[in-house]
Amino acid sequence: MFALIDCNNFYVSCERIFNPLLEGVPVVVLSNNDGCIISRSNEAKALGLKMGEPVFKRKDLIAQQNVRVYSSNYALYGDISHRVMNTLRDFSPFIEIYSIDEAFIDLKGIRTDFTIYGQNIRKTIQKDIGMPIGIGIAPTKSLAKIANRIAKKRTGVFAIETENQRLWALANTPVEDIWGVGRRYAILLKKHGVNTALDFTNLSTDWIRRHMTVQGHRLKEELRGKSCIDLETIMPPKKSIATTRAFGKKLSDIEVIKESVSSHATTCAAKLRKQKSVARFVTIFIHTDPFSETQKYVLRSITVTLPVASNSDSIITKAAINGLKKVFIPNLLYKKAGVIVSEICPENAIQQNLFEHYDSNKLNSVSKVTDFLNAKYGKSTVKLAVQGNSRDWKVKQEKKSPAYTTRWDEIIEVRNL
DNA sequence: TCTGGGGTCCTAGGACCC
DNA sequence: TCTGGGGTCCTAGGACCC
Repeated sequence: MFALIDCNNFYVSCERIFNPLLEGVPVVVLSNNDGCIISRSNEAKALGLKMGEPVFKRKDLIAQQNVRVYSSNYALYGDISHRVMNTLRDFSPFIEIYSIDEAFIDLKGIRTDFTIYGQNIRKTIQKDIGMPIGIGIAPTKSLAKIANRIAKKRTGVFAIETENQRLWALANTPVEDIWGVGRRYAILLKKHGVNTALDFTNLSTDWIRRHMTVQGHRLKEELRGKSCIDLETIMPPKKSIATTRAFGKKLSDIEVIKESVSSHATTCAAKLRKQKSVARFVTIFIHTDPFSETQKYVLRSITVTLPVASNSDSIITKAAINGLKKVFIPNLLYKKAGVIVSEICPENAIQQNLFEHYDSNKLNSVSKVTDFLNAKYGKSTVKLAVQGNSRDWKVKQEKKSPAYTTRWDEIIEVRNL
């Protein structure tokens, strides 16, 4: 049996842990640049605020209903996520961290009644961390997802153990709420008279294969109770790593854009070092505002191949800047830039280049020292000169809560009133 | 004025190999 | 009249997830 643990309204719930005044009132958390609504409390959902909605379109409602608005605070959310995952490990050694706010665990060997066990997990996470969660329990991961959705509407825990429970759960799940059915498939399926998960399991395998590939087939089997998707307890290394940001304001000066691109490049290099990998491809892109009505949308990108795979700040950054120079067109107003590294392999298995020689030891020592200093004294304590000091490209974050758990100078204050 | 960021998997078709 | 069989690699595009 699998259990899917999912935090309720995760980012909003993180904000509430350190600010109890946010309980019971509408709260939303915004995406980077304070652009879109990406997390909503139940009260905010009830007001009709939608996931992914641009916040400026709803500012009247937000003001009128006194909705509390926060910029995203990933240092806080990442730390709370770790706490939740570590607590879950006490309940099962077999855990797959599926996303920042979700985990699957395997319940093999659990002798207690599953629902009672689930309630136990819920109470513990609530009491120890202050995070509300929902738990779905079922014989396959896809069914656990479905059970989780039902759990949230009820007492927080729901288990699919009998055939009747399975059929009931499927009949009460709209097809668009199935894990693996997105917008396109939902439209297609409804056109064929498939409205519930139960309808989906009654489709012919042949039809599903043809229209939804092998993944659709797997999904059907999972929903019928045959487990096809295993628990992945060890996280495979990433095959591509991206760092991309919209600018705080539109930019046309290549010197400023260079600062952002080199910062993204060093961030990618640091992420590579963290997973002990190197990359051979460095892709850089810039684009103008896709929503602009006055300027045509322009997207430019290029992929630079390194002679030898690397995770060094200076090598990745150099490649990214060279790429930027090639794709940059003057006199356009750019809105966003990004760096993506790919063709990733383990750092101890680098294919050397026959014609060019690198002293990689020297570069590795530099990286080790910068990683150490930046870990100890804070991000960007040491950086490349080309990253500059301009603030123009930095994201807008006007309503960020303190990094309560990860910075000494932002730690919560307790006063005796 | 104002619209996020970071990933994965699968398939079809073309180019190429022996 | 008439033209094999078996395979790999790469890319673009489409779908999905949080």
